[in-house]
Amino acid sequence: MAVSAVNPLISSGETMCPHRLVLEHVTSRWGVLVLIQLLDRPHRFSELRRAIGRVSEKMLTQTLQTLERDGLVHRDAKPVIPPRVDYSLTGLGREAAEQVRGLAEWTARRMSAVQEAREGYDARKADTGQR
Amino acid sequence: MAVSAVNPLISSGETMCPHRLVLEHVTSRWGVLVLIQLLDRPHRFSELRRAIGRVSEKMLTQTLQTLERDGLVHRDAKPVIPPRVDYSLTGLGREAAEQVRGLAEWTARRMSAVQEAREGYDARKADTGQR
DNA sequence: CTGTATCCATTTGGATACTG
DNA sequence: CAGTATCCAAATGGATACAG
Repeated sequence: MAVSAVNPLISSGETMCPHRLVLEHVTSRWGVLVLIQLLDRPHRFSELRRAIGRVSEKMLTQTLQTLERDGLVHRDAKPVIPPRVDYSLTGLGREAAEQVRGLAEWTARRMSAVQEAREGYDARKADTGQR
Repeated sequence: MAVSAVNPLISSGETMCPHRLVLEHVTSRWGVLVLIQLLDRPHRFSELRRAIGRVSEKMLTQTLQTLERDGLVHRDAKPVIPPRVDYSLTGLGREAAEQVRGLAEWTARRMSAVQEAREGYDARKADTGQR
């Protein structure tokens, strides 16, 4: 029986559907930021690192490899010394990145509403929390 | 100096901007699924648990509390025995959920392209990997 | 039924050193 | 410069038991 007929993303939970996996790559902590950053223009590895801020080499490498494997990011390694590698979005990646950007822009737009909600929540908690 | 003039989401990396935090809540593993599920209709705790599939009580509780605090989800606890708690989207939450749904639908649409890309990537790896 | 608390396994992430 | 490898600390996530 279908647990969720309206939503193919929600599986009955036997084995993780590949569908969810892609979504997790795209929405992953660093995946989101990489996609948005590349939407602007191609970046070199170190440019990405600087632009994103607090990401370790390890995590950035891992994220880029995952996105490359999924066909969202194109990796162009020039055979020069010192090495130069440029990362850019593929057509598929651009589509994904635009969706992600939509989400990020929404977040920016509604940030203040979220802040307010949080303060209300915390205040309410503090109230009912005390005797 | 601004590290990224075009993108407010990308900070220079001093201290995590609240902006990024909201985005992480919304794009979190279970946050995504909860928002999409609630877009359909309000759900009780156990309904959500069943619908989403493989989520522990702990993670679902944690996710719901975070989303409630951010003002995206409304929690309605009825004072009955046995307890009954309904979760639904707020106006703010519905906006977020629609963005997330966009992303999820894109994923579903383009899944086969991603699959192909992966196979190509793996095949290429296997090739260059061997001597 | 809807959680909370606890323990434990897995994952993530960072620092560092090193290679091509 | 662009990674890889390794080690270790911290966060995440699940299973279980229990409470209101």
